[in-house]
Amino acid sequence: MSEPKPPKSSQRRPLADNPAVHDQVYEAIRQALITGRIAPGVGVSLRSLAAELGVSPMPVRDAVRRLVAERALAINPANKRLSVPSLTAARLEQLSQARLWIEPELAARAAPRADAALIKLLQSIDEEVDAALTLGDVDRYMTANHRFHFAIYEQAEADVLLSMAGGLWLQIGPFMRVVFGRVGADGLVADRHAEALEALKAGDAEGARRAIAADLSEGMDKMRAAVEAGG
Amino acid sequence: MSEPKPPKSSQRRPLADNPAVHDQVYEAIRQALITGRIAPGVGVSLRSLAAELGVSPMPVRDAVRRLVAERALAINPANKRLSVPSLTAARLEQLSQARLWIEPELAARAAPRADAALIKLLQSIDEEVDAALTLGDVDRYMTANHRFHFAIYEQAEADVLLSMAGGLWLQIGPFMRVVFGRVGADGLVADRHAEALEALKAGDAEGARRAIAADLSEGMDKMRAAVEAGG
DNA sequence: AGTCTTGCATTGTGATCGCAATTGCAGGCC
DNA sequence: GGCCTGCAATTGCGATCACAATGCAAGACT
Repeated sequence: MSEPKPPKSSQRRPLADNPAVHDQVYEAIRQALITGRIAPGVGVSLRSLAAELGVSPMPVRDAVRRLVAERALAINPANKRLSVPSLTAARLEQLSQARLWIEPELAARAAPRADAALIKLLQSIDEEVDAALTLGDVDRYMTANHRFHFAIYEQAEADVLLSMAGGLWLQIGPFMRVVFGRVGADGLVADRHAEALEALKAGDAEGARRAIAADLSEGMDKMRAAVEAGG
Repeated sequence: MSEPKPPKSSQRRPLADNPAVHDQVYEAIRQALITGRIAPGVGVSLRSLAAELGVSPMPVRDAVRRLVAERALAINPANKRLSVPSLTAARLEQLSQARLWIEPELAARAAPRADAALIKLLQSIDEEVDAALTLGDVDRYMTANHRFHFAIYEQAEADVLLSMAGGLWLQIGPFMRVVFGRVGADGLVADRHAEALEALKAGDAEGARRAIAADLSEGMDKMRAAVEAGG
């Protein structure tokens, strides 16, 4: 009845140190989405993703489910294969409108809480943004720009709104990549980060709101033009 | 070669017909959250939930992960036990503000698309709302109220915004239950459903926006009062 | 030669098992 | 009697297996 049952070679890493595997997978895919490294429409499979990342399909399933819940990935109900949602004008319009409400609001809430440490951090991130921009390094620009915005938003201490904003960036990432593909990096040099910094330094909530709104608005306009041009 | 098909005791339902088990579990928990049947703060375990629903822990894990991604459930990082997020004033304030932007917007978008079938459906749902209200049936009221709002929102054909609104209701459900616990069902009789119906019938986008905004605003005020009273 | 069918590989889903870690509860010590 | 300690039970995570269903490609038939 009881069999010796060879203990298997199931190699397991010590769970003691924090980051769970499915969280690492989540972060990996998340970063890929934010920087737009994953092309929309291509259907990948769970097992192939797992093999690519060197883990078992299980944590990938968990991570993918999170991303699907955040609408950063989509599942074809027929195939059940997963892909990045396609870039439609309707989607972009909704994402634009949502971002244009949430993110300026977060900036406004952050302004009164902005301290010297935040300003310093933002300045260094903005330098990174500019450096990536002059180098034409798309991934670096995307990552740095994301960090700039969310360094501000995190200061707002509004976790519900913050997570909504995070979900929106996950969905907008693929669109941003199209912009680079079409207009090139030069088309993006004009951001409103300096204005935002000034407003935050002065604790000017409405100024921060306007600066971020303008920054987003211009970026979304470019995306819209790129999407319309690309059909 | 006859196949009696006794291959295993693992009873598996034919996957052909659609609803996957983890989706059913998701819907079950979702409904429980929307109607506020799950009290905040209590920590349940995956296995206990699975046993309660009569399924294996696996689909429960999937469903819970979705709900955690939508911030409808929270995981205590120490215990790793999951619970409904506690009702803080800060959370309610953020949820209120987000709802007050998204849901009136969806109503405004739905107005030009409202046809006779929708009006008829809404009228019947609103009767259900009133019936539940006079009976004091909390679950029925919550469910019907939810259906009334989302029957409108779905007409907007804005899936991104719609899913955001859905996520917000999931988070607000527990708060709504507090209102009933404190002020009783009588405190909620005054909704703006009639006004919304009139505006939709006339295709009046701004009227629908105002009606839904007023409806939400009054409800959220009651919740705020209840939460502040309840500490 | 073109179209349909058949067969195999691959996929997502769910169940079960194993492991590390935490929790709960005794029982013992001061 | 109260506090601490040690052991058993429980929990989440990940791996592996099983199975139904789909995708794809080669073969068969007209």
